[in-house]
Amino acid sequence: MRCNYMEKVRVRFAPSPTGELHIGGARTALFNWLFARNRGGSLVLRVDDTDRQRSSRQYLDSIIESMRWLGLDWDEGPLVGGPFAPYVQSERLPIYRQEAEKLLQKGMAYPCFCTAEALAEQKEKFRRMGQPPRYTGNCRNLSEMERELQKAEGRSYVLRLLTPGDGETIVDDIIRGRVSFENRYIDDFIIIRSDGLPTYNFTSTVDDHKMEITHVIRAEEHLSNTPRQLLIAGRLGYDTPLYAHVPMILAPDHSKLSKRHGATAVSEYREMGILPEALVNYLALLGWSPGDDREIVDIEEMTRLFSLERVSKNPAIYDLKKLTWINGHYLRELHIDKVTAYAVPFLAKSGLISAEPGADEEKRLQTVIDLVRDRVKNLCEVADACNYFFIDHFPYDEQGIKEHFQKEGAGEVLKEIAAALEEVEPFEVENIKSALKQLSKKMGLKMAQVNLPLRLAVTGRTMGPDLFEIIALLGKEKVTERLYRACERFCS
RNA sequence: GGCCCCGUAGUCUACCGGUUAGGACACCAGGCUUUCAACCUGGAGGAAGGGGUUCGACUCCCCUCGGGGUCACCA
Repeated sequence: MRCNYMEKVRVRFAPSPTGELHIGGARTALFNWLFARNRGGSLVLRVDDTDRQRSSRQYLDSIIESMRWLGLDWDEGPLVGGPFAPYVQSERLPIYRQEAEKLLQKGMAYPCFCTAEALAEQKEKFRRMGQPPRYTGNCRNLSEMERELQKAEGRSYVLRLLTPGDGETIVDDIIRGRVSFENRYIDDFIIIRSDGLPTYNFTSTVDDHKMEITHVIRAEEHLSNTPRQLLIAGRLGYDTPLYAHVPMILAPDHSKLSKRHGATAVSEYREMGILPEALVNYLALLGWSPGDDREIVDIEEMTRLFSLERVSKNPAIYDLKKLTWINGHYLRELHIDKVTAYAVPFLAKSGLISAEPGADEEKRLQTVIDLVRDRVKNLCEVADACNYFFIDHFPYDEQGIKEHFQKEGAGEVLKEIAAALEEVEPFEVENIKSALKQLSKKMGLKMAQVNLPLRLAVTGRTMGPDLFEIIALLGKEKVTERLYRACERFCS
């Protein structure tokens, strides 16, 4: 193991473009990013696309898009290049071939001609006998002549690593401490498939070495694979990086997070109106703790405070409730310019505004969003909560209609309110408020008896932001118009 | 099944041999208010079980139980 406390830290995030960036991957990326930034090191983005069937360019694009949205940039990798290019594994095949050749030369790897069917059959046999499935090393001791013969016959083959079969391999994990694995449980696994493409354990080991990675920070599901990688590294004479296996994120039913548990992709959260600041904050707290009682930590603060020693060992269960709470917090605490910018696509999608609002519209938009932001949980709700500022034909709350419009004298009250408001000049919050107070007094009604029907007539809802602010913003004309309209429609 | 990791309230966590076991989400009650939120105050709820070690264990060791991961020509 090399001593790397003096050298510059280099970490990597190596997603496989076989799906979108999910919550777990995003957190792994975040931890890598935080560690690199905290230590003034570099983050490498590497694309693990050796599964040619399932990998696609679209997924890569969406992963990149999600990382950008979260604010996680990388120093080397796709789009930015770097000294160890290429960063896409399917473009590094000659490198793996060369390393595999070295192993072959040293007799540390060998060709195996067993067919997939034969191996499956063998595995099934072991399973029936209640034994752990393993490769028995059929092709391990083939002579050079037999190998040549098989190849001459045109039989396809894979390359397997010659594993020691005894002794133990130690993973010195930063988060988990010393973990030892007995080598007798590790059989001769495949490093190059029959189509010539290398497997994950092999590419990962070769690239981590070639790219001079100092710390491998990844999900715990890779812990059991680490001794295999260490074995490869040992046979190739590589120094090995330090490892940190972060705990898994589990679904509420304690199983591995998957689509059936609802939203798992970062892009889905974006569409649900979650703010990137909130998702980053929530994800960071899932498995890492700043060491004190704070729950709201922005990314700069996290960067300052982050350390792998403070990452917990136990798996975390994913809980939307807390994310929702954090999102609400950022929604009302972030600068209004920022929230407005985030909200625009949502309002546009709902058909309330154009996708590129002009300066005047933008100003009004800010005022409106500022009014509704502290009573909603996400950007979709922002769009919904302020519809009446932009359209006249909004729906009315059914229950509200029954309670406030369809009872004796309701129409009269609405007309009185309209008449009173018509007199208000200038049409500003304080004036509106006192005019309505006077009216309620005159009619012998409680404030609520005036406000509730008024709110319903003007917004279609029984709840919402400060009524007087809404009225002032809407303007006299619209307000009185809506009052009369409600009267005609519901109070006949 | 073998191997590996993990085990503080429903959930995320603090503590790293001596605390009335702290905070947050969620939950319940109250307050504030023109409504609903937000916000404030209060409340209920926790060391998986059993053995050790120790003057003293949530904390260290062992066993049991529980959860997860892995054992692919997926990553």
